[in-house]
Amino acid sequence: MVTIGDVARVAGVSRSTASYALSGKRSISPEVREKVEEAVRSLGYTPNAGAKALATSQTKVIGLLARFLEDEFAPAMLQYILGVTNQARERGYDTLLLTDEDGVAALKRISNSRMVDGFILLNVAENDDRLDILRQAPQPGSLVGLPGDPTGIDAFDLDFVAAGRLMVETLHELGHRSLILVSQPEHVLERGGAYVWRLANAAEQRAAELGIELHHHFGSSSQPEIGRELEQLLDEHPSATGLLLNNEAAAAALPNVLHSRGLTAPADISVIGRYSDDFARTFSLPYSAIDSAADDLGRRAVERLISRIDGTVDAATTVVDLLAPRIDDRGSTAVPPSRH
Amino acid sequence: MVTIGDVARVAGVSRSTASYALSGKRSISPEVREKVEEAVRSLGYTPNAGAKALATSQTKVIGLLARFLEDEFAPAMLQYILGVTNQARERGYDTLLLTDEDGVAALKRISNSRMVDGFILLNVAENDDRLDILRQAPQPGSLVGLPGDPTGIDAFDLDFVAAGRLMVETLHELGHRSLILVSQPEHVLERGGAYVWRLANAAEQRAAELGIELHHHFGSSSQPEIGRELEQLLDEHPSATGLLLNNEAAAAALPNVLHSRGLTAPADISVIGRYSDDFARTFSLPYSAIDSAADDLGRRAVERLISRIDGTVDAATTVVDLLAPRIDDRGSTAVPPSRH
DNA sequence: CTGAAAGCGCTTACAG
DNA sequence: CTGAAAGCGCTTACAG
Repeated sequence: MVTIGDVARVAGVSRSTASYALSGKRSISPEVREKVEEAVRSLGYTPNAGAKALATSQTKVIGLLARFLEDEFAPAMLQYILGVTNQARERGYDTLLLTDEDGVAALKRISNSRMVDGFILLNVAENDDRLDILRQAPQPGSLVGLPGDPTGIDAFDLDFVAAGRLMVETLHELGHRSLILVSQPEHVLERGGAYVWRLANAAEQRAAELGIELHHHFGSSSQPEIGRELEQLLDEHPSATGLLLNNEAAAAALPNVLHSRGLTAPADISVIGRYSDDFARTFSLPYSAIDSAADDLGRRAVERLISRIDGTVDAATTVVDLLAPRIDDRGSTAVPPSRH
Repeated sequence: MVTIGDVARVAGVSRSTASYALSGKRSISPEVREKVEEAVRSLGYTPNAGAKALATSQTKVIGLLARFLEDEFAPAMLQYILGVTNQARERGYDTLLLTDEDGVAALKRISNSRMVDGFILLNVAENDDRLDILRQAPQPGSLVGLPGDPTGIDAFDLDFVAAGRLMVETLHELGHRSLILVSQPEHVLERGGAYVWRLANAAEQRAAELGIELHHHFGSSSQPEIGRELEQLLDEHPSATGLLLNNEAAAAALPNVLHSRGLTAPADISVIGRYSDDFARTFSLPYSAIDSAADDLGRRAVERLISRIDGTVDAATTVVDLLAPRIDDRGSTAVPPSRH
C-alpha cells in the first residue's frame, strides 16, 4: 500500500513535512505544498485509517446503535438511519451500524475498543439500560428519543406533549367536540415507549381543559386486528367526529375501514395522524399528520454529537431538544358534519 | 485507557505473553493464561481496534455500500441491511454503513484508507460503475444483485428468470389462460434494474411456450397512479384471470382496486406477487408471493465474503448464487372462475 | 519553513 | 514455555 513515506519520497521532503502539508497544521511553502499534493495525486494516497486513529485518538467514525423492536414499524427506522449517516458524512464522519440484540454489550465493546468517536442511540426508551454505559464511556453520545432521565446526555425528540395538544386543539377550533385517540399498543409503552403516553396524556388533559370528549384506545400494531378495532371504536362512539392516530397500523388500515362504512374524510370525519411523511407517501395516506421528522432528528443529533467531539460546545451543558410538532395538511380536517 | 501493557503488568508477564495468551497463537501455561485472563477481567481490557488493525492489517469491519434510488421502495432495503449486519456480527465483524450518493467515491475512499476487510454491495445494477473499482481494490467484495458482468466477484440474487417462469407455470397449471404482468417502472430498468426484464422476459417466454396470453405492463411506483393503471389494465383485459405483480406499489394498491370493482381473490382473480415477506406483513397483503429473501441474500453474501477474507475459499473461483424462488402461499390463487 | 525522532497500542518473528 | 525488540503508518512536540 502507498504510505506517507512514499509521498514524502516522491515529493522529495520528509514524512513530517508531507504530513503537515496535508493537514495544514503548520505553514508550508507553496512550492513544497504543491509537490506534496502532486505526489498524493499521482500515487493515489489515502491515509491509513488505523494508523491515523492510533496516532490521533480520533477515528472519524460514529457508532449508530439501532434498536429493532417487535411490533414497531421497522421501515420507519430507516429514515433515522439515513438522517444520521448522511449528516455524518457531510461532516466528514463515517457510520458504524450496530444492530446487536444486546445494545449494552455492543456499546461496551465498541466504546472500549475505541472504534468510534461518539455514539448515536436510536429508539431510546424511558428507562434505557444503555444510558448508564454511555455516561461512563469516554466517548460522547446523542440520543434520538427522550428517556426519563437524560441527565448528562444530549437528547433529541419530537415534542409529543405539544403534539397531543396540537391534535386536540386543531380539531377543537374547527368545532369538534368528541374525539377518538388511537395509540400504539400498551406493550410499546411497557417496554419504554413513553412518548405514547406523553402524547395521550397531553391530549386528554387538553381535551379536559377545553371541555370536550376524548376516547382513548390502545390499538394493535398489526392487521387485520387494528382494522376491526377501528370499526368497533366507530361503532361505540357514533358521536365522535374526529380521529387522532398515534399508531401507524391504524393509519394504514383506516382507508379501508372508512370506505367500507361509506365514510369520507373530512366530510364525515376529520383525521389527524402522527407518522412520518415517508410513511404517508409509501402508503399514500390522505390524512393530515404530524411528521415524525426522523431525518431531521437524526441530523440534529449528529450535529450536536460532532460539536461535542470537537469540543466546540460547553462540555457541562447538556441539551434536550424537543422539536415543535407541525401538521402536514393533507386536507383531512374540516368542520364537523352538521347533525340533522 | 487500559492497554495490553497494563494487562501484562497486572498479570506479571511480558506484553507479548499477554498478547499470545489472548490470541492463543502459541501455547501458554495454564497458570499464566489464568493470570492474564484475570487481569483482563479486572481491568476491563479490550484491544484498541486501530492499533490492532495497524499491526494485523485486519479491521474486522466490512463496508456495506447501500444505494438508495428514487422510486424504489426504500424500506425493503432495510431487510438487506439487517441480514448483512446480523450475519457479520455473528461472524465477529462490524459493519460500516455507506450511504454516500457517490458509491464509486465511497468505495475508493474506504478501500484506500483500509477501514474495512471487504465490501458488500447492495442494489447492484446491470452495469454498475462500482464494480470496476471493486475489482481493483485490495479487499474482496460480494454483490447482492446480479450485474451483467459479474466476472471476478461473487454475486447473490434471487433467480428472477425462474421466478418469472414459476409465476406463469403456477397459474397455467390451475387452468388460467390469460394473465397480466405488472412490472416496475421502465426507468428502474433503465438505470440498471435488469431483474425487471429478466423476470418479464422469462414470464413472456414461458407463456408463449405454454400457449397462453400474457399482457405485460410497466407500472408506476407511486400512488394513486398505479391504482388507476391497474383499473385500466383490468378494463382492457376483461378475460384475464391472473395477475402477476413485480411491483410493490401495485401490490399495495391492489386491495382497494379489487374492492372497488367488487372482486375478490382468488374467487374472481388469482394473484401472485413478488415482494418481501416483510413487505407483505407491513401492508397486510393477502396475496401469495415470491419472497425477495433479502435477509437470506444478505447473509449469504456476508458468509462468502468472510470466507474470502479468511482465505478459506479458492481465490480464483467466483460464484453466482441464484436463489430458487419459492411462493409463500397466502391463498390468492385458485382455478379461474368459470365463465357463463 | 523543514527534519529526525518519539510515540500511539498492538502483533509477531527472533532468540533463548 | 517466555521475553525483548522491531514494525505496522501515522502525528506531533522538539530542535534547528
